Amino acid sequence: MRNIRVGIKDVAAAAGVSVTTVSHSLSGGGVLPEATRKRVQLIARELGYAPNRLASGLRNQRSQTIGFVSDEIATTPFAGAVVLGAQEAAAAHDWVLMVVNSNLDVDLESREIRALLQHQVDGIVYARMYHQKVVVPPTLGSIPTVLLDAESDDDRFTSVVPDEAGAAATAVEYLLRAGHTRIGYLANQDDIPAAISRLTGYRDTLRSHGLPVDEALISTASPSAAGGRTAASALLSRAERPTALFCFNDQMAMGAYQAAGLAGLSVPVDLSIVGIDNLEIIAGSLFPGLTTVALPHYEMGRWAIERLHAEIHGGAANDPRHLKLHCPLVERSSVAPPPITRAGQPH
Amino acid sequence: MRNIRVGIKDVAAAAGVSVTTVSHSLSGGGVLPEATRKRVQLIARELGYAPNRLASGLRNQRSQTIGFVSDEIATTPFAGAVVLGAQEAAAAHDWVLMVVNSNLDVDLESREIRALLQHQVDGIVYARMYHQKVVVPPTLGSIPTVLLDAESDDDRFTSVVPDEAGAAATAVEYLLRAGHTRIGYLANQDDIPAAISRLTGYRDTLRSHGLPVDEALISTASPSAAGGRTAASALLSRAERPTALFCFNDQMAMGAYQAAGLAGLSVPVDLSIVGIDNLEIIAGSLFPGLTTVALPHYEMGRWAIERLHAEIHGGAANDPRHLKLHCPLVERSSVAPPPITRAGQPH
DNA sequence: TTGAAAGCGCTAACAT
DNA sequence: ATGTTAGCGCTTTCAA
Repeated sequence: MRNIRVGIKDVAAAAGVSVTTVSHSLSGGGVLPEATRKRVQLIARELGYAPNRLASGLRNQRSQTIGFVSDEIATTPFAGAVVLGAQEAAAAHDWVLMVVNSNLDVDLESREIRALLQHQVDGIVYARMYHQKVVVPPTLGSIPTVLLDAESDDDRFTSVVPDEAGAAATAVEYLLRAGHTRIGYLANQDDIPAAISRLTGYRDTLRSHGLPVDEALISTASPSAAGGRTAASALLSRAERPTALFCFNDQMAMGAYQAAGLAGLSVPVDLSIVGIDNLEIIAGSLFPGLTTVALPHYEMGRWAIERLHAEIHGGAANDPRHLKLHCPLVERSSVAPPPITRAGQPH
Repeated sequence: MRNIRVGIKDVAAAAGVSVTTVSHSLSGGGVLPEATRKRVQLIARELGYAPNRLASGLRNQRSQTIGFVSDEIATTPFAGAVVLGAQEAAAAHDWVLMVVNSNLDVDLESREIRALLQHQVDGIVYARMYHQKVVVPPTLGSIPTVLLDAESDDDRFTSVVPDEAGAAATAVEYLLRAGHTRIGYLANQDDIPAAISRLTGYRDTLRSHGLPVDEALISTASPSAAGGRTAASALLSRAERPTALFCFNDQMAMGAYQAAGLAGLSVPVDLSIVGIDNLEIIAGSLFPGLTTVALPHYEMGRWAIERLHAEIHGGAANDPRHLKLHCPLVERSSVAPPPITRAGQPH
């Protein structure tokens, strides 16, 4: 239980061998008889020996440390999932994560990256919480870096993002399969890849199923509950209202529930709704539960680290440099067949 | 811009001085003429010199690194705020945070703590995402540690938690001030400090305002939207229904909104609701916006680090060892005066 | 006023 | 099969 400063030479002394033998015994280097190795390992354990990573890092030019740089970690409910994915994958490689946060402040960011670099991180995950284009700070050019939920024009950086168009297709196809043909889209007004790709995915999926794209069924707003409420209300007050709403994200979907309530429509009997995000706290809390397409936050974290590992330890040759992760559907209770009004037309 | 391995001796060579002089110039030690110091600093900057923290840490027995150990970081929407508070405070002290996550798995946790210790962290923040009692892993006894949103029987550890009873009092008093006298409570069924203190706070506040505590107005359930919905429905179906609901957290409050909708009651005209948490994504998304008491997540993160700093650099003498942080009210739109029915009685 | 050198704890090339 | 030792980059004591 003695954990006050037992170093490798204490172990060596206790075992009556040299530090080399101890080092080899513990890290599997050299060629020594199994017996010696076991004995040394035992003694090390008894003494509570734990290698000093500062020392080995200094010696090996490898800190076993990865920097995780993110924007608005505080305001994004799924930040935790991303960090967890990265952290668990890191632990599996005996790495530890140094988490740093630049709330989109370029100056702060560059200072934090400098700190990371001083700590000799072996690599960096440069993460965004919403899929977007980024310009990567130039200092990162000198160290293995992977972009998470972000893309750069600079092709030196590998990246991992959600398959946005695929997510939209999954949602729309699910609605199609339930029998809907008038499917509205609550779009995000922001000019970011997520918004563009999901809209494209929505249109393409309708078309590829032989359905017309009615632009009047697309309502654009800010990606919040309030935005969703407004956008959905506009759609629901039309003469030929949609029987289903696909929403840019779960928060807009929450707004759609509210709009439905205001319009005296009940979900999913009168109106089906599908979101994107699978924010447990929203999707699982809405009543009835929201069927939604999950964004692979945990997986992006995990994959970013795996990619970094491959890059650092070689063997990254045949990995894709830009990965789009699949987004699975999570069924809850917000989708039903369209209501039947006379002549099969919703009124 | 050369950032490939410029070490202190490169700077020394470039400046035509010894490494000692460089070290002194940069870290303010020794006594050298201001001119030399400035000159060396300039050259260091030009060369893009950045000290290797592994080396200085090894030499100083101080890694400038803090371990942040948390449970369910992934499933808790406010984890980000806690981490951010800690990270920003850490940066202010030129520390970097190593974030590690043990999803309540004791084995995993002890392995991660071991890793942190190997990296020679100068201190540890042992954080929980919900205020609870914890038994701190014994290894942490040997290193400065502060508990965040957690309390231990072991008094060696300092801690920071929200003032739960105060939060409840704030909520109830706000409702009282709006004119309510029949205030129900949606309680959390779990046996944790948060649940106990908030319930106590609710009761005490009513009593201290001369109001009776009607146990029939307390409805207990799981701290989720579904739990809140059930608990609220039970209360709202009583002959003498409460005119206001104080909820254990924002998720239960969301359930209360749903129950109100089911009962044909409108918020806040027919029913006032107050939550706890100030989960932006819930409180800001509900319609109308939820008035709630904010839990000081960011502040706990910040304070934990400050406490650690005091402990490590001395001068912690007159700081409180166990801090309860204030929880401020965040007004939105879910509270109004009670409805007037004949004889002033809600029906 | 400045510099040489020891040493933080570890690894590994080189001896023995 | 095992040990000696240099050196990772830095700080700091001690000497010049």
